[in-house]
Amino acid sequence: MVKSVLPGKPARGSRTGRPIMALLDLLGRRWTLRIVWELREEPRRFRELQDLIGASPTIVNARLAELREARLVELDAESGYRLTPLGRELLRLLLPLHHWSEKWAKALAAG
Amino acid sequence: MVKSVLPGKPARGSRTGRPIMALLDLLGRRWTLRIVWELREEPRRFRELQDLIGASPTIVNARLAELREARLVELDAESGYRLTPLGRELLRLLLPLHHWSEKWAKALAAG
DNA sequence: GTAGTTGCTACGGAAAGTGTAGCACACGTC
DNA sequence: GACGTGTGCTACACTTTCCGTAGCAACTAC
Repeated sequence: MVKSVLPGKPARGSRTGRPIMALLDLLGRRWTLRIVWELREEPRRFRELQDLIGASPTIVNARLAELREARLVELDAESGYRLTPLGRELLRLLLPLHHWSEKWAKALAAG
Repeated sequence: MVKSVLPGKPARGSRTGRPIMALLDLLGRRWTLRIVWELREEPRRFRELQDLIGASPTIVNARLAELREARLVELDAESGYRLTPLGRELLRLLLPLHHWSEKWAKALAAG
């Protein structure tokens, strides 16, 4: 049983169906951001993905189901799980986080 | 007892201390993204924040503690919880999600 | 047939989140 | 003094989510 996290349907704890809330809810679930991140370069097989992030198959499958329902990820029989065009658009917005996280780490290290 | 999510210390399920992993781990916790989002315009009081997102005080407090430890959020006695300069930088990277989420919603609605 | 890979599920125990109540402290007001 | 109000935060029992391990069914290769 997969709980829907699509815009139009109220997001967890928001009651409104505003897309941004649905998106924050979706991305705020454990491993979701990480899965999108690990698919940034090449398609990954189910087990490969599972090993990369180190989560249980149960939850990897649940997150993948949500991401597929949200049309951010799709399963290609030949290559494995990969980002859809929509998913790649989202990834493009998330990529700056990589560089910023380095800056953030330095700021924290500097005390 | 607050679990640390700082870069340098290994993120949940990552083993490496890479900043991006720490960041994805931090933001991937329930309500974290949402809290940052709700602080985008003005400082919020503890209860105000709690009502806005509709989560239990326990978890709001836990997330705020993590965000404060990560120096993204701070508590100002006069005005309430607000983003730090570092937090505002992060928010700037997240803001494009708002517009994109609308596009995403339309794409899904279009079938 | 049997060994490997695929995506995925079952299940018991551990961890995280929920909902309600309430504490301790400060402030203002009578 | 005793009250009410707002502050951040905690306690506790209940529920949901997640983890770790095992394993299934289908397909491919040999």
